[in-house]
Amino acid sequence: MQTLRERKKRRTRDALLRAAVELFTSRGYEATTVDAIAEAVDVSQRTFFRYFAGKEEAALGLVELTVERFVQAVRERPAHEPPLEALRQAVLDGWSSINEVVESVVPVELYLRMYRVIESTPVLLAAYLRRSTEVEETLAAVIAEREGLDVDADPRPRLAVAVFSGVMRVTERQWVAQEEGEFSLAGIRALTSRYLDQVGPALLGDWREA
Amino acid sequence: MQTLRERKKRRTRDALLRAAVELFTSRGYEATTVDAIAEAVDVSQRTFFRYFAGKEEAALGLVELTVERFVQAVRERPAHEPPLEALRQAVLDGWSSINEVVESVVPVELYLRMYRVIESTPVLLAAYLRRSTEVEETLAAVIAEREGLDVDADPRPRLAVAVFSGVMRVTERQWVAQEEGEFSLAGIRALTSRYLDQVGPALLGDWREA
DNA sequence: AGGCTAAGGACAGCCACTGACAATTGACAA
DNA sequence: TTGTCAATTGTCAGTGGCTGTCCTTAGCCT
Repeated sequence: MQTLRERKKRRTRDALLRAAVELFTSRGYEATTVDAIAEAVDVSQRTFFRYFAGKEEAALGLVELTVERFVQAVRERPAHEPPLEALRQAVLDGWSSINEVVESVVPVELYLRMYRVIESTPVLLAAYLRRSTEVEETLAAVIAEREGLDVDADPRPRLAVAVFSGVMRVTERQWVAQEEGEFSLAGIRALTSRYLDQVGPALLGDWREA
Repeated sequence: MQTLRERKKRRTRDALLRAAVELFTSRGYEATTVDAIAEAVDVSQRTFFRYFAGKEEAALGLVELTVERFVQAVRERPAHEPPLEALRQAVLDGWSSINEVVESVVPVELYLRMYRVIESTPVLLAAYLRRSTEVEETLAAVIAEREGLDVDADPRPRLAVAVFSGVMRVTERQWVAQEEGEFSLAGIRALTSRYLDQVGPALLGDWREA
């Protein structure tokens, strides 16, 4: 077991993250001041900034949890799987196990609602997309290693990951735009599979005969 | 000919954009205050914000010029070209004709340097990526219309554009990372073609026999 | 128990951005 | 030409995100 100090720090951070997510999802991101978040946890504004580099980081904190998990899942995929297959399975598994990752901080429902806040808040969406490109870079390295290639010599790892990520973006975008019914974990998994299956057809020359 | 007022406005905007780009590329984005830009043009800070929604918008002003041109180029591609071919040609043509679009505001050299500033400044990169997704949405609509499809019924237009954009991102990223020699208009055109040609191979299952 | 160090609070200040109001200046008709 | 109207700009005050500094508090460890 950790020391008291460490436990306290973890609790403060979780409390800040939870308060931030609750305020963002209820009042909106822009309408929530950092002061309000700090006040909700009863710490000074300065303390908030000691735990999060900025308001954005608190808003993307939940996503970050799942991102790390996803990258790890890709690493652990069986070596015989082709790159795109490994990515596909890792994503699908990731969506299935979100519960375990997120639940300790906030209920999954809030996680989903936070996704919509991100997508509908320009500055958050921007930050999210930038973070995604960082993840792409990491994934490209992982894929390259799996295939025994040099990322900087062979463009295929980066290209494959970029294509995959592009499809994931389209998927998420369509997902959050859906009605309450389809906006669920089952919904995103179904969409993911459907869209990945459509990549091949989408790249063929003539769409009219597909 | 336009009225004196309109000409004055245009001149003020161009001057602000020019001053912004010059300061961003020489001192860096974060190190440049809006006050400094306004002062360089001898207008009040308030006036700057009347022309640009924020510092970001001024930084992306040059890119915006070329984006509009690119979308237009896609629209004007011959109808018989398959989607990806139309996009490819439009991009390549776009890089060729940048001179004409940009030169009226700043020398092309500054345009290229600004690209590097964007790529190396987190908040700018984020804003750029978000803008790119907006462009993707527009392109998807254009492509869908070319093919006589409904964007919301058929996922292929969005997927094709997303894949294409993903490849463009990787291309740009590699491009700005290059040495001064390859960091040129000829360089980006060559990279673009090369990477687009590698998409097919990158999506195949087994890379070892390609 | 007491010294050491990590964590938090208080305070001051910078900068991006906005609303409101007043002053200026071009447009346009009498 | 001149007077009126409207668009453009400047000034000022204020908000909110974020940072540096300094001091206090509180867990840690001998």
